[in-house]
Amino acid sequence: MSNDSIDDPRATAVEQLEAFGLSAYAARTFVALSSLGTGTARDVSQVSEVPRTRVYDAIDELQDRGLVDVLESSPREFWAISAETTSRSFEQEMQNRTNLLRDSLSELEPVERTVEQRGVWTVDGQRTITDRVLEFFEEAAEGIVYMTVEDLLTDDLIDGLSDAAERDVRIQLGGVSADVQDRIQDDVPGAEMFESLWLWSDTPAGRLMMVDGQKVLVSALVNGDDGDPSDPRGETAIWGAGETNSLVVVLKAIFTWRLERDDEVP
Amino acid sequence: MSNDSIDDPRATAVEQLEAFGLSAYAARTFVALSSLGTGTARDVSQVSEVPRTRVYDAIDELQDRGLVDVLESSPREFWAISAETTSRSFEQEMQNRTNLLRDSLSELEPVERTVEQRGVWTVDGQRTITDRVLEFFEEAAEGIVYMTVEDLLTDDLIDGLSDAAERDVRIQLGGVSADVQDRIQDDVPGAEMFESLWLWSDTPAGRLMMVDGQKVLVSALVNGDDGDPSDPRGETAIWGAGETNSLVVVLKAIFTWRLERDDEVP
DNA sequence: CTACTCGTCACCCGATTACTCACAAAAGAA
DNA sequence: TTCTTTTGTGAGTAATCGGGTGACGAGTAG
Repeated sequence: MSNDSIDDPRATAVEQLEAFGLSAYAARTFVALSSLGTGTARDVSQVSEVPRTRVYDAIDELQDRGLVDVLESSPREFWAISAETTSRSFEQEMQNRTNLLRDSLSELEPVERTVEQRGVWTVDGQRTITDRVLEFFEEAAEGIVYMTVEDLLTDDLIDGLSDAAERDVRIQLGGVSADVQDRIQDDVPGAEMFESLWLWSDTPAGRLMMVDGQKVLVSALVNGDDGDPSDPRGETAIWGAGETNSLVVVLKAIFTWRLERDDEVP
Repeated sequence: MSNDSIDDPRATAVEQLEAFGLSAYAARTFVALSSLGTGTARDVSQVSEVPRTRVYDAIDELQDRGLVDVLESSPREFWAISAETTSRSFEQEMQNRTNLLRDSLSELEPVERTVEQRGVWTVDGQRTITDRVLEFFEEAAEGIVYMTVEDLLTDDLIDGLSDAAERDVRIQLGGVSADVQDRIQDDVPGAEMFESLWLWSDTPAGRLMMVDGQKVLVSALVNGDDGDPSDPRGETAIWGAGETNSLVVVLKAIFTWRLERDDEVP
C-alpha cells in the first residue's frame, strides 16, 4: 500500500507526464523547471537527477510540445509554462483524442450489437462492473430491475437510472434501506421500490440486474468470506443475454414470481 | 502530407488507443473486437493481423482495463464494450490525470514566477505561441495592447481578451479590419480599437503584444517570404519581460508614442 | 593563457515489446 | 476408440527504444 495521496508532488507530476507520453527525462526535466521557474541545464540536472548532457534532448522534446521556451544565451536558459497552462494543454489534447477515438470506433461498430444467446460473460472489478451495468442501463427500452448492496449504489448508477426513467423505462429497485429510498425518490421519481427478496446484506452478494427481461447480471464480493465493498477489486460478476440464455431464464423466473407477489400484496 | 481525416477508422482508433498507453497488440485486438462485436482468438487474429497466440496476452491487458469481457468456453470468446463506454472511460481517466497533474504542479510552482529582466525567449509554432499569449493575458492586471494579423485572431484569443476585460484590464486592439471590429465589440465590450500602426498585412509580421507595459511578445511568419498563416508551424515568436528588458523598452516606446498620438487625434 | 563550463555526439546496455515456435491439452471427426 | 485439428500456454529470439556514460571541441571567464 504505497502512499499515493501523501506522495510528494514531484512523483505524481512525473507519473502523469509520462502517462501523457513524455519520456522519463523530459518529465523530470519539466517538473524540475516548474519548481525552478527558470534555470540552466545544470540547474535542472541538479534538482532532477537527469544527466546534464541529456537535459538538452529533454528540452527539445518539451519545446516541440510547447511546454518550455528557450533563452538563447550562454549558458542557455529554460523557462517552463505555468501549471495551469500545462494542464489545460494536456486536457485539450486528451479531449481531442477521446473524440477521435469515439468517432472512429463508432464508425466501425457493427450496426447491431448481436444479442448473445448461450454462455455467460465474466467481469471483474467494481469500477468495471459498474461501467458494464451503466452500459446496459443505457440500452434499456422497457424495464430495469436492480437490486444492490447499498455501498455499491454510487451516484453514477443513480444517474444512469434517472436517465433511463426519463426515457419511460420502468425502474424497480430493491435492497436499499428506507432512508436511502427517500433520496432515490428525488432523483428517480418513477422508481418503484421493493423489499430485499432475500436476507441480502449478510451474504457476499453484490448486485443483481435485469433489463428488458432479456439481459441479466449478478455479482458477488470475493474477499474470502467477508466481502469488503471498499476494496475496489473485490467484486466479480457474470452476465448473459438473450431470451433463451439459461442465466436469464432462471433469474427472470425468480424476479417475476417475487415481484408479482409483491404487486398482489402491497 | 498523409491523409488523416480520410484515414480509415481502424488506424485512427489504434493510434489513439496506443497514445492512451495500450500496447500495439492490445490496441489492434480491441479495434478488431469492436468491429466484430464478439469473437474468438482466431477471429481476432484474422482481422487484426495479430498473431493468434498473442491475442490472449492482449486480451488480458484489455480485461485489466475493463475493456473486454471473456466467455469461458472452448474456444474462449471475447466481447468488447461499446464505443461510447470506451471513450467515456478514457475520458474519465484522462480527466483524472490532468487534475492530478494540475494539483501537483501548482504545489511545486514557486510562489512568484520571477520576472525576467534580460534576454529574449523564443517560441515556435502557432498553437504554442497562442498558448503563450493566453498565459500572459491571464496574468494581465492593467492593460493589454494586442496587434495581430486577422487570421491569427482565433476564438480562444478573443475569449482571453474578454476574460481580461471583465477584470477591468484595459484592452487596446489593432490590426483588424472594420467588419471584424464589430464582432469583437460584442465579445469584448470595453476594447479600444486602433488602426494598424504600420502597413501590416503585407509584411511577414504576425502579432505584437504588450501587457502591463512590462511584458511583450512579437511574432513573424516564416515560410520563406510568403508567410502562410494556415500552416500551423509557420510562425515564430520572441518575448521578454521586465521594465528594463531591451525588447520591452523599445516596444513600449513605440506603442505609447503611437497610441498617445491616436488619443490626441481621434 | 589556463581552467572551466557548455553543448553535441557517439556509444553502450538494459528493458520492453513485437514476433515465432514448440508443445500439451482439448475438441471434433472417422 | 484413434487420428486430426484447434486451442491455449510458455519459452525463446530479434529489434527497437530509452536511459545512462564519457569523449571532445567550442566558448567563456579569470
